[in-house]
Amino acid sequence: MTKDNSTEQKILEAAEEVFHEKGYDGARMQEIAQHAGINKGLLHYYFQTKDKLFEAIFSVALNRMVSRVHIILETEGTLEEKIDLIIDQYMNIVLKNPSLPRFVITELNKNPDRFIARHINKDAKNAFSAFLISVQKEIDKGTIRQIDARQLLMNMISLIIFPFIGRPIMQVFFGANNEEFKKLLGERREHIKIFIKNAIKK
Amino acid sequence: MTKDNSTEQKILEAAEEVFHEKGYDGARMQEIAQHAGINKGLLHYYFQTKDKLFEAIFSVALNRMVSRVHIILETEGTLEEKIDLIIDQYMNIVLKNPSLPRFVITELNKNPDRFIARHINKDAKNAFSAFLISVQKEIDKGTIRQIDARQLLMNMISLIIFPFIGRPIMQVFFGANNEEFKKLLGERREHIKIFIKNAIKK
DNA sequence: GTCTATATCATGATAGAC
DNA sequence: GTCTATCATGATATAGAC
Repeated sequence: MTKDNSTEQKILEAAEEVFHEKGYDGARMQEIAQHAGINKGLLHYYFQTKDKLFEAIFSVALNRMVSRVHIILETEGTLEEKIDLIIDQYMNIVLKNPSLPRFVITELNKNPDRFIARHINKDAKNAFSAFLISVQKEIDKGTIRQIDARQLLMNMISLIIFPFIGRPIMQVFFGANNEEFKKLLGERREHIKIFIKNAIKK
Repeated sequence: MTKDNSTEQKILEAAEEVFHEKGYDGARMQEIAQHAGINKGLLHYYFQTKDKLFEAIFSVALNRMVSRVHIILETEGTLEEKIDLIIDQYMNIVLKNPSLPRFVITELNKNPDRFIARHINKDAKNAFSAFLISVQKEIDKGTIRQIDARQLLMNMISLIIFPFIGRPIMQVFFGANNEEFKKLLGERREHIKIFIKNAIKK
């Protein structure tokens, strides 16, 4: 590793932290520079504009949010195996990186067209097709009830991700508890698996 | 209505639109003034600071997100009735105001402590207690399986709200379709009711 | 109450020395 | 490559005329 590379790395780590925390509008180049232990001038030397730096961070984050799911959806296996895999692996990602979903979804909403187009590619379509076939197979076998595969996938993603985004609102609903919420999130992995399987079984 | 009131009203409507769309950091006083058909000076005459104007908008939004649910949770009735009521009424709110959940949750996440404390009151605790009792009653009767009431409530809220926040990411997963997504949202009300009831029944 | 003009400040970005 | 100093812009907020 050259020293260039090391500085660039520090910048990327600092930028990720600040952008994830504050979003594009709330992030300050000054703060990113501080976190990286350098000054603004150097920051602009590596990434000319805030926009370019943001793009670097955002594309990694978006990829982290979708690629794993795409791979799993296409994997050979029964529907039940796919469901368990998605829940396990996706939970791992968001537990390790709790601010990721909020960041990606907030920024995606601010500028949907800008990013969606480049990510709706053949991979996405193939992945979903594979999942749809798995679902239809089980319906035909009679092991699960008639259900729209898109709604099912949306339900799974909703149940996994929402608690990480909606945490403060859920705390309002429950009435306080901060420690308990963490415990709930930990128990949630198995809870969701059972919940979904019950919901679809015949 | 006096003329004062009318101008204040115009400001509030404009501010709601801009804040909901762009968030606190992205919103500009200039843009709010334009939308209201006035100038920045007058805007500051009514609401001295951006912060105060934001507070006025945000408190209404947060209230819209939680009060209805609190009321329903406390209403007399069976668990099934409560579930249907929450889904129906909450769906109505977000369908009428699709940007509401995104706005509230994004801002809440940026500054959790600032707002949560004042909303975790006796109402919240009573509401959730009432729901918890309803759930326990059904478990005791043997009509539903053993389940954590907090997880169940979180699941309901997740299934209702997430699609409105996570729409762009779901479009990536599905591979495009914009019109279809609206159709999915419309069909979702009944879908969720069935999904949840199947998930909890014994 | 409403407008125009202006003060003040913070931010993204650049220039230039080392 | 890295730093300091500075520019240019745009945003909140205020002052003052009408």
